[in-house]
Parts: sequence; structure tokens; C-alpha cells
Amino acid sequence: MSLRHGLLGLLAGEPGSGYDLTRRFEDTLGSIWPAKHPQIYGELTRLASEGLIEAEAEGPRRRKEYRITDAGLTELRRWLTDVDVDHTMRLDPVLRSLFFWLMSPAELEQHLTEEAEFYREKAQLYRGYAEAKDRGDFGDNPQTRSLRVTVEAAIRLYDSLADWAEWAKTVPPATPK
Amino acid sequence: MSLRHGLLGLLAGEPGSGYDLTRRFEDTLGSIWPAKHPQIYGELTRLASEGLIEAEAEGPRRRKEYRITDAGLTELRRWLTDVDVDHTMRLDPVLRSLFFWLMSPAELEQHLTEEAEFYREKAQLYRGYAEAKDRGDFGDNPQTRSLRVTVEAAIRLYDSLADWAEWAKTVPPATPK
DNA sequence: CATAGACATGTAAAGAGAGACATGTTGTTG
DNA sequence: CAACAACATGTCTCTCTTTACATGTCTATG
Repeated sequence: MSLRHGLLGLLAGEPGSGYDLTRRFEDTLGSIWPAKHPQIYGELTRLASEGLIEAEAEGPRRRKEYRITDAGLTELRRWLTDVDVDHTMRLDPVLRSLFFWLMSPAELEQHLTEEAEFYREKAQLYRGYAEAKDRGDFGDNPQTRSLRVTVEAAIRLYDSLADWAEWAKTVPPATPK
Repeated sequence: MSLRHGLLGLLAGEPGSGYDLTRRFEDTLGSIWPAKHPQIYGELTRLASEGLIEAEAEGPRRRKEYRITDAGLTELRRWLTDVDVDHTMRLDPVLRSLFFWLMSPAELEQHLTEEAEFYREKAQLYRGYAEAKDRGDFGDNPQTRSLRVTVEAAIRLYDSLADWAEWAKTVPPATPK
């Protein structure tokens, strides 16, 4: 249940509406923790009912801006320090690799080329963010520093996967006689 | 819904019971696609009712050994070649990094040390499998070659994460004056 | 022969997440 | 002023996944 704490964390950074948070999730977390708006609105309602966040009066278009409460900040810190990290990965592309032997060499070649390209582009995208940050484009404060660390993970993961796909292309499919 | 095709793929390699598949998922796929037995039994029943797999008569302890049917193999191949790869990642440890600014330097230091250790051990574990395979311990056929590719992904991913955690320790937490 | 551990299969309930449906507002542009 | 895009919030249903509960068999060991 990391969505809960993801929302809490984003709100610890700055207040926002469900709409804002949906966009922030998509922009900064899209690759590492996707979340759709129905789930976010639901979770915000639950968090508010538990007093971990609170909303001021409604704004222009029924806009409800939430901010984190002291209880919420306490819960967030508790999660960060006391709750075990969930190391679960669920990677469809890697699962598929277990079944590469069922694909023809041509199909596999094409598949791996596309995968490598996809990952390399993603890595480039995040590298762009990282460079902008390092140039000072986003200012410098503890929050943007953390974001920089997160972005670094994305770069490294996507680069690894791109390297892996390229490496996999060099593995001969059948037993060499 | 990769579990479905994961099961189909494992059964394409060799027939097995729900119990077998649960273990195989845990052993070879535990890190990249976890699945618990209730889910596996349920999915096997569904696959059987759709004719993608079939069971022979029950063995010793009500054991039902399933094998893939031609329809199942067709469906598996269709998935591998025609269905878009799902690139979704959901990584709690990376999500957490976005909120590192809420942790004290000491807490963060400890957290990152533990993370790095965890990933490095995992990488080592898979490196061990890879070396055994490369030594020829598991023989050589298309299936074990694919497994070798999958293992390589695990090694690279875990090493990246370990490197990342170590790198993160070198990032100063606050704006240097 | 008792008993423990591995083998073996399931059901039920609850939570997480995705996709479709539904509604209405504000601001910009032609 | 019409129309569209972006803003904004929700519900409902279905699927996927986990956890707890439940049951029974076979084999090796003391």
C-alpha cells in the first residue's frame, strides 16, 4: 500500500488537489509508481477521514486542496523508518525473457531491438531531467535533491535494461555444435 | 495478466502440478514475478477450462499434473509476439527515495546501507546461478539459455540498485553554503 | 508406530489497481 | 458567442493479488 504514503509524501512537499496529485504522480512517478485518478481520489478521501490530511474549503471548480496534518507527517516518517521496504518487482519484460526460446530468432531480434530502444529513450529522458537539475534549473533544496536521487535510479534502471537487451541479442539461441 | 502466460510458459517447458509451479515461480521468478499458490491454482483451473492446458488423471496425493495443449502454445506464442510488452514498474524502494529529505542523515545512511547490502546479495545470488550455468552445470538447451538471459537481467538490475544506493550515500542532504 | 515435514489442493474475504462511465466548470481562441 | 481544451471530481465494476483458513496424504525418522 505505497500509494497511501506516496500521496502523503507529495503532500508533505506541498499541498495540492487530487487533480494536482494525479499529474504529479504521472509526471514524476509515472515510471516507478503509476496511479490513476480513481485510485488517488479514493485514497485521499480515506486519508482525510483518518485525519492524516485535511482540505480547506472548496476552490473554483469544486477544487479541494489538501495539506498534510501533523498526524500525517508522523505516519509518513513512521513508514519511512519503521516499515520494511517492499522489494517486490514485477517486470513483464523480464518474465517474457524466460520464454525467448519459443520465439524465432528474427522475432526475438526485433523484440530486443524495440526493447533496447524503449529503455534507452527513457534513460535519456531522465538523464535530461538530471542534467537540468545539476545545472541548477530547479533550484536546490532538500526536496529537489531527493527527486534527483529518484531520477538517478530511473536512469540507472533503464540503462541497465537497455544494456541487457543489447547483450541478449549477442546470446546465440541454440547449442553451437 | 502475465501470470497466465507465465504459467503457460513454464508448462511449455515441462508439465507440472500447481504445487510444482508454485515452487518454480518462487524459485526462478520470485524476484521478478511473485505469485502465491491460491492465485496459481485459480489460474490453472481457468486455463484448463479454456482448454489451454489439460490435466491427466490425478496422481498420488490428488496431484494433478498439467501439460500445455496446442491451443495453449498458440496463445503463448501470440502473447510473446503480438501483445505489447507491459513496461510498468512499481518499485517501493525508489518511491521512498523521493521522500529521503524527510529522514535524518543518520536514518538515511543506515537505510541506504541496508538497501545496498540487500541488492548486492541478490546480485551475488543470481551471479552464482549464472556462473554455474556458464560452467555447464545445467546443461545447454534453448530453455536454459533463456533462463540464463533472465538471470542476467536480475544480476544487472540488482547491481544497478546496489550501485545506486551506494551513490546516493554520497549525495549531501542539504544545500552546501 | 507416532509424529513431523514435505507434498498437495483448495476456498473465502479483503485490498489494490485498471478501465469505463458520468458530470460539470473555467478559460481561451476563432 | 460557440466550441474546445484543460480543469476537476467522482462512482462502478472487474480483475488481480494477498492473507487467512481449511483439509488431507505420503515418507522418513526416532
